[in-house]
Amino acid sequence: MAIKIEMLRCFATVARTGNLAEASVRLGRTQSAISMTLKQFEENLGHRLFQSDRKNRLTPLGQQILELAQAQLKQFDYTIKTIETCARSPEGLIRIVSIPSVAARVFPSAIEALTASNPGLRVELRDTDTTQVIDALVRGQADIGIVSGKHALNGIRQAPLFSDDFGLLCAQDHPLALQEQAPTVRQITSAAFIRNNLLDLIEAPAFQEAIAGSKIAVHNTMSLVAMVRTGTWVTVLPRSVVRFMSPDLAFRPIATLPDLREVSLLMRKKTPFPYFTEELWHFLIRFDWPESETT
Amino acid sequence: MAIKIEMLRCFATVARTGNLAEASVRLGRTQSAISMTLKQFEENLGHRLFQSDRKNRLTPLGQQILELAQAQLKQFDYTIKTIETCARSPEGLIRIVSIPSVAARVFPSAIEALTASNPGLRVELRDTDTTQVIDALVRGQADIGIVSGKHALNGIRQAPLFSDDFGLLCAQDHPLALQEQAPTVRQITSAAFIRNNLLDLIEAPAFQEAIAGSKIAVHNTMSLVAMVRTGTWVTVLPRSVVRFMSPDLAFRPIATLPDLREVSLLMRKKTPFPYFTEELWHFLIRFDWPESETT
DNA sequence: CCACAACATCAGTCAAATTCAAACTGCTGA
DNA sequence: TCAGCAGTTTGAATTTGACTGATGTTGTGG
Repeated sequence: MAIKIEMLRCFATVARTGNLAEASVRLGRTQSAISMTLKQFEENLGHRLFQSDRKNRLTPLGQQILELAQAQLKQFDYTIKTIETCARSPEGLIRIVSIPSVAARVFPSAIEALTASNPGLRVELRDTDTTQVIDALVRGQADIGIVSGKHALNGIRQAPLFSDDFGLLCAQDHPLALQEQAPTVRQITSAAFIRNNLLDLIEAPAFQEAIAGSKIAVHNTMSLVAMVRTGTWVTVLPRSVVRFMSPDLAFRPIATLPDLREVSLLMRKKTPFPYFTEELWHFLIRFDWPESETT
Repeated sequence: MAIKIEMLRCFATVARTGNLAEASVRLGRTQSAISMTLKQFEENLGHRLFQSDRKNRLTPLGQQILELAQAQLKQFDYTIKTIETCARSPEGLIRIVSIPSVAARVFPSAIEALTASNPGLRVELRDTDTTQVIDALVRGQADIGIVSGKHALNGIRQAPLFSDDFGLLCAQDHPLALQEQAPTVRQITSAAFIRNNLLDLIEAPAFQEAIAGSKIAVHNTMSLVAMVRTGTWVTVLPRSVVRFMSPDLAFRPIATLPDLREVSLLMRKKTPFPYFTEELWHFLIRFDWPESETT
């Protein structure tokens, strides 16, 4: 008999729980059913997947196959969910992924516009980091996405949206906010400087070197802003992130830091509802993005 | 009943063949079995997938679901194949994807070295273009890959291998091969110039503009070289591609063309056989890559 | 070495998938 | 308009194979 998805699910569950009894509960089968399915799977492959009858230790082969099986199951379950969502959304479905800063900036109005003209349309919005966004698009788990940087990908259309300059973020009464001239990289890094993961987008080696010494890194923008708000700490962020996160803080361009964060729009060429995706694409392209003011 | 992979397969086959009879032959079932499975699938979703009983016209929903189903089936079948290959390769398995020029250059010796020290190791090598290579890595269909350009991807390690300069490729007795000075972009494009898809890697706008007018494009390197060998045509290629493809032709650096083709090594952080992948990684990093001679 | 916990095996049961045959449907051409 | 046909659905019988509950086996800790 051919390998079936239920075998993979059975194997994966047993491998993760470490015993048949627990797995049988999770799968809603009896222990003997699990045992037999597993045996079938092993016979099919011609190798043992567990080191002993006690299912708490995988063979090397078992480990490799577990990885493959888990990835496949995740993918399969996701596809089924999507198919069902499609079926329950006769008017259309559009799946958006975006980096958080931009998601908060544009999607409230974008989704409003889209659903206003298409009342039955169903929208799913998720926000994560750039690499995850690209993953979702490549895997066909999303139709349209917004990322940092430029990316050429197979079967995916790309267009630039806007550029952001990086600047210092600090409290309004912080010395670096009050001084006349634009703060320098040196001044910033010698203050109580917090690193964050958006800084990876700055390529200038001098800057990367300067921030390498900083002791603190905060990768969640909310927490980051909260810390800066105390007045003690400072950080560097793209202008558009600052705009919507913290109007009450000071944002200052940095002397001699030419780097920009480029934000791009990506769209799968094959999507369930090309019409809506296209409409959203144009909405986003024409959106009134912030100009980067590198003065 | 839940949606099963066999339902997807059934639906996809019927949708593609356009009738039950043909689909039933392909799936090795009777017509009525197919009919019932399909009916079950439609009942499950609560919508019709075909416009009429004649299965030659999908509903819009049917089309969307066909896309999803086909992608899922492809992925599933691939995973099963990989699992089986894993099982049949108890000593290890390593899946390589690469752009063709580099594949031909390094993998004969790389694979030899690898299998010499690990006799039972099974190796699968595939060569396609950069975007496909990245796809395969992201989807977990390959462990290690070689691409043009630099790429930052989730769960994938990256390292630069070497840089290539682009140059003119022509017959040894072609006027451009015989003239004293390095040929210019203008000279090249006013000759019988053939475009090719590797030229997309050259960013210099002046160059892109110059080649836009060329009438002929050949995207297969073998055919490209064959045409140049006639003596009539010329083209531009990266040095390392020329090296192994056509030692009998003339390769000349081009005046004022600073662009380089960067070639990078990519490797999934999670692979079935980390040890071998690591070994190959180091072999490739230490390999005696050609120096780019931009004289 | 015993007792127990965990898994394997077995034969019967049951549900679902499949088949074969027959009835239906919608289209085409006279 | 209607017979004929190609293709699909339906229904009853059958096969398949997955599941269960009971029982046998194995390995492990005390």
